[in-house]
Amino acid sequence: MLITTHTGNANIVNLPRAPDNIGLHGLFRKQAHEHLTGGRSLFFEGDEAAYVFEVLEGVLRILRMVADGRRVITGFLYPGDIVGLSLGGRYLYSAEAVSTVTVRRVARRQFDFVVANNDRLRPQVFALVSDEMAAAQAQMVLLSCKSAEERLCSFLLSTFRQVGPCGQDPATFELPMGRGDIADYLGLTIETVSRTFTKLIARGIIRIDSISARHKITITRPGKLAQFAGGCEDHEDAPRLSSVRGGRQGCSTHADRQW
Amino acid sequence: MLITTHTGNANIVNLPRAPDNIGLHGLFRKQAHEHLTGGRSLFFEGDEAAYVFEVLEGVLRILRMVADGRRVITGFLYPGDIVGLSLGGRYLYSAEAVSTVTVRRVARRQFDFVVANNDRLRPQVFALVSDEMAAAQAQMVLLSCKSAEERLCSFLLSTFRQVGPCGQDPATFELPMGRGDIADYLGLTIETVSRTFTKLIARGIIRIDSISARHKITITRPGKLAQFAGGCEDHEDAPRLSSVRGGRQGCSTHADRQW
DNA sequence: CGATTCATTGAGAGGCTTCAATCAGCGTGG
DNA sequence: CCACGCTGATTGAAGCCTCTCAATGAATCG
Repeated sequence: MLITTHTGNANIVNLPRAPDNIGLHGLFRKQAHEHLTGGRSLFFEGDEAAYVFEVLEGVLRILRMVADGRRVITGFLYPGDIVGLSLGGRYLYSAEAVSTVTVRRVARRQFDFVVANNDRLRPQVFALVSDEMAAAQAQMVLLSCKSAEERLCSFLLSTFRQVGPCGQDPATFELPMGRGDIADYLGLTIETVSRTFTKLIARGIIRIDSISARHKITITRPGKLAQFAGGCEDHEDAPRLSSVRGGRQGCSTHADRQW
Repeated sequence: MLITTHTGNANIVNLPRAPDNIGLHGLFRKQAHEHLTGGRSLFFEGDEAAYVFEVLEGVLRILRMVADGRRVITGFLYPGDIVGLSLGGRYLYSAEAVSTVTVRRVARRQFDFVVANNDRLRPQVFALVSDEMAAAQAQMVLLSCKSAEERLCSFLLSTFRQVGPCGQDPATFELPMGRGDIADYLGLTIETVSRTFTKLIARGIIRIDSISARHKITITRPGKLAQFAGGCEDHEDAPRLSSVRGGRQGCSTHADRQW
């Protein structure tokens, strides 16, 4: 499943999560680069979780298959992300390259050993797991109660925040994944995703310049986009109050949890 | 938000997850019992996450509010569960008592300190977080692609596994939560949940004896129930196979292409 | 230039939601 | 004691959103 490997020559990687991740990333510094072409798998759901990976370039999708043959994409991984953390002995999901991907790997044994004995690294791992959990919760909220339009707006916003602008226009960015990936991530069909794109364009909220470059999105009305997405987003300000249960009010963030 | 507290007098607690949790639960052993009547909140989304709680009796729901006033229940907590683990500085969700609940609390600072310095406890915490993550993913799969009937069957099965039989009939158990809680957990409306219950009863899959005891469910056709639920469940037996991609069972889509 | 892939668009159907009414159980108070 | 109101659950009718099936368009590749 790996393509080529060549040593070192590492360059700068994004650190989208937390700037204090450097310590963790240092664990991968001396590892060989591995390349994966689009569509190939890095590992499979159910495989023994023998490695932890750091994404250097490209985008990965995290997915699970369901009995009827459909797939559910539970997340995307971008440069700077680390995958394989919150796991038992086996991977809970498969990881596939959306586009060409460069990763580095560290044996989980080694990773766990180093982290267990390093008081500086442990909180970092913990923070990453917390982020992962928060993302999972946000996704549950999205899937639980939002319309196709709200889901797509929410997705566009968070992807934009993740990848940043591309080109000279600060409101233009590139969607790395195809419509099918978006559909499986948002719990919709390809057709509904496509129709919703069309609707957003018709309303002047986003723009797609070239037919052939369907992945380049320009946000023309950020306010509207955020407004539509907001229905499901978590706001940092918690509107808590009341221990009476009837009255819920205005939004906020997520929850999750489990046994 | 707390009702009464009185010391000790502890009795047996379930240890649903792993029998080796005793170590972790030991942390709570000397803490006072606290009682919460149904509907009251243990803590709120956005609150500073100052405590870790152990559930001794009763059931808690974990939820988040969304902008339009709806709520999303992301999980339920049962006796033996520990809540407040995979968090940053603030709770990601609120926790409310479904029925009367008894808990014990430990300051997060203390909890973190003890765990950080105990090589036996740390893996236990890690395992709990992994379980939590696995549950979150299972929920995402359920919400992504399953029908109302499949969601409810899946829910009934997992709740039955959690609470066990009640009374003399080994196929009868008690649903601690109301229809509204179930609806918000499954991403459905109360009406749809109710209609789906009716449908399952009509098909002879479950039975509800008394109108007034709507919470006592008897599974009359476990095979059918599991079959309907199965569409979305993850199978414990990892269906992994091959790192050759082409054929994964069942599924359509996505071929992973090249190597 | 065909074949393939990915995306868009249309028409029809179905499932879930919404709105609304009814019912059963339970607590309160006249 | 029973009427009244409240809560939780069930049921019905209508509508909408999304899915399914199907056809078309655009771009890439051999």
